[in-house]
Amino acid sequence: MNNLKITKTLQDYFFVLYVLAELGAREKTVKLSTKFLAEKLDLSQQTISRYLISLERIGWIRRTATREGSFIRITDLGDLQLRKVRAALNFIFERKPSPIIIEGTVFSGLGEGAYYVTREPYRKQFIEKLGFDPYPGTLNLKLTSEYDIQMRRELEVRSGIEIHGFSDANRTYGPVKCFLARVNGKEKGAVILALRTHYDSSVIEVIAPKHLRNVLGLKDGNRVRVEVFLEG
Amino acid sequence: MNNLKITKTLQDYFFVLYVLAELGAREKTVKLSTKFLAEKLDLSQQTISRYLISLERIGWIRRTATREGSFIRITDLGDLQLRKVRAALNFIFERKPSPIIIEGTVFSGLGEGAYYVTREPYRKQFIEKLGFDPYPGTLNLKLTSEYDIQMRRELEVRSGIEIHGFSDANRTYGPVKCFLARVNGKEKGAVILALRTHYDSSVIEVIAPKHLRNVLGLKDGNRVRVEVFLEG
DNA sequence: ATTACTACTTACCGAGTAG
DNA sequence: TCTACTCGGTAAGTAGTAA
Repeated sequence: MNNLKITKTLQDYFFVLYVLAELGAREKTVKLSTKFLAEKLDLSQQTISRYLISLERIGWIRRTATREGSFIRITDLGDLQLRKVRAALNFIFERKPSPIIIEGTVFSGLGEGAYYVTREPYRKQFIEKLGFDPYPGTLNLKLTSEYDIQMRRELEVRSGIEIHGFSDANRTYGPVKCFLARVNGKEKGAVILALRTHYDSSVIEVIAPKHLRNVLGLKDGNRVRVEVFLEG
Repeated sequence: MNNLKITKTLQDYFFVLYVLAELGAREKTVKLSTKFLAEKLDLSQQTISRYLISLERIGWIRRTATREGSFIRITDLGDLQLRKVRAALNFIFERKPSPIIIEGTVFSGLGEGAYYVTREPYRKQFIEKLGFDPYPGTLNLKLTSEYDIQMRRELEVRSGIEIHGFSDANRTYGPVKCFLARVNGKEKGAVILALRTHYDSSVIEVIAPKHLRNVLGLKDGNRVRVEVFLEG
């Protein structure tokens, strides 16, 4: 589970608890002085003293304060706090990234998408690298909000799935990159970005095995939601 | 490595960074409002605003603030902070517990240690569970400091390696528990505690495969340092 | 809606110190 | 030495508000 409730208490005492754990107070009673802890945490001896009193009051540590120093042991409850943070951090680092959501409005291009998509060297790579034979044509989406444009910029920076350029007798076709995507929560497809040339940054083009306009019943002006997968 | 340097900065901003990471800002630019973050962290919108400005200044996040909201991405440096805390926590939870150190002063008992240790049912269990055949005799240590007595109490609470009691024709021998230990940093041995009966809480008894007094050159009054292993 | 400034308040920290 | 109290200054958090 992901959901770590971040209370004020946790924010205040987490690192004190951490230092105690580092000193072995999870496993056994450790002896230390408030001055020592203060140096470790870059705080004053007095502040640590207050912290320890509070930590004991909320039941995260058990403690005996003597003239010789403080004997401290982290309780099960305190240990649980550390475990929670650890689990939450591990979860964040191990989960797979959530997709980028981009929304845009359907509009008709000049029909040149169909031409490019059907060039055989491109098509072969789409099949091989994306896992589908694209419908001859692209779905053009106009991005309007600041958010969507920012997300599209994000894609420009990413590596994605690279489709190499090539040349035929007449001209050169530039390299392109793709991101697998899901359209309107249902249809598999891919967002496709020209690499070198400077397309309009407020537009994205989507290819898919099916004819998206038909299968999703889309008309110009309809809003479409695209989930763009950054990996896989 | 264990050593996490806990700076003020880390203490101040760790949980903000955590929440951002939870929202996916490690992998992509995320959009959010200061108000939203404020609720997550139980702070005011204004405070979050200041935090984000600071986080950007120290280079832990990159950010674009617009009327629509804030676009935030954690930088490599920010990611490193999270990784450090994660690694430190994982280390603490995965390392094997460090031994308890108890120091005491050698004194002569009444010699009854030798009698108990050589009772065959005890001896068989020592060999089986501790991995050595104990020298017939115990090394008695008197604990003086508050610290050492506290540590001995700690042992009383622990489970340790249990040696079962038994009866012969004449009497009953109670159960005992042991902790593997190292004496004066060199000699293998075990601390031995009677389970039910109430021994003097300021004394520990050590058994070992060798005659510790001889091999360590100990006389009454010498100080001895015992590392007590809690597991294994 | 937002962000983030200024002004204000508060609660927190640490110096001094007792036990 | 230690811990932990009182207390005053101030840094940190928030309310109001502009953009």
